[in-house]
Amino acid sequence: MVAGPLPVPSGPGKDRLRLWIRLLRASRTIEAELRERLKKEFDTTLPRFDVMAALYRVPEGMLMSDLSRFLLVSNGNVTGIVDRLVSEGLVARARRNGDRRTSMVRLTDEGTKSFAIIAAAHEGWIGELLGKVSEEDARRLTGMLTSFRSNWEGRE
Amino acid sequence: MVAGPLPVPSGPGKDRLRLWIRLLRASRTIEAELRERLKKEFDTTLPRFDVMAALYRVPEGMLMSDLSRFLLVSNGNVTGIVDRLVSEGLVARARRNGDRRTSMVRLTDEGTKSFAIIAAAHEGWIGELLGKVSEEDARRLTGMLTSFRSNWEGRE
DNA sequence: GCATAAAACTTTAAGCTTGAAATATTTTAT
DNA sequence: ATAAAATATTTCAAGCTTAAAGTTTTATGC
Repeated sequence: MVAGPLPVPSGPGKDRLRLWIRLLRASRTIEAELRERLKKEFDTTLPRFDVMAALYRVPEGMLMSDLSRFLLVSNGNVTGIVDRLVSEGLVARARRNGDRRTSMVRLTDEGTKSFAIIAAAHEGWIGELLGKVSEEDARRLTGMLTSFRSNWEGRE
Repeated sequence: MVAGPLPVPSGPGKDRLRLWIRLLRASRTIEAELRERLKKEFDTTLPRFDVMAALYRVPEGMLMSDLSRFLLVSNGNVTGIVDRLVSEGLVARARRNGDRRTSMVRLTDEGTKSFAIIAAAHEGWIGELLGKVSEEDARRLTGMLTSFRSNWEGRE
């Protein structure tokens, strides 16, 4: 997918391909840097961070299936990550009365405290890593990506 | 990392965080779609496609370490993917005379033929998935991402 | 009520991913 | 010439990831 520094040949349809390649390389570059820092500074991983970030927004918790949909990963995947977070005491599962198939997943107090610290560092890193992107470009880019998302969500 | 549809609180430094979240969600969304289609239509995977795309550009082949650097993944990772491609007859390793630590990796004829077909479909998919992005936005976005890359490569 | 479908979640197998340790080879410094 | 450092790659253990199959519970149709 990462088709690299070499230019994509020109022609019809090549503009969007070039955009996709750039987009993917940018996100992989930043992702790799974040992964490394999360490991070094906090001995954690990107997937764990993702799950905790999702739960942090919702103190009452989320269903596994909501978590999976929200994070754009498979449900089996979430099971494993949550298992590990539970065993580390950062996340708790609560069986519900209403529907015994589901369980509410939420951050523990320890998880909440722990995430707040990591999230602050994370925000700083992003500011640093994207520091060279001007405020105006950042807003413009965000706008374009937002409209991409709207279009995506509204497709057949 | 994917911090989701909910708005990031405003404040200093939040603009870039919001940009990062949008960027990551966009690329994960497209990546998931491509992965699914590669699997369904060609019974292959994104990492395999990435490796073959890298090699397709360079008929004489690449060193493992170049491949790893180019694809932004670890060298141990590339070993496994190339192993599988070799066992499928799509890729070949050639020990070199000059330096016996290294080996040149290249597409076989079968690999080249196979990749050309998949790449054509891939380009069509991207055109479809990014179809709602206007030509002008695509060029503008690409420009911003290109300048991001230049800045990144030239940092400290 | 009862069979059947649907939903929520877990398990499994195969493959991807990383960082660290191990191996083999070449280069550099003494 | 030899020891030490550097380079290229592989191996390994742990964790991430997916699709598919399995389990349990709830909803639906008759």
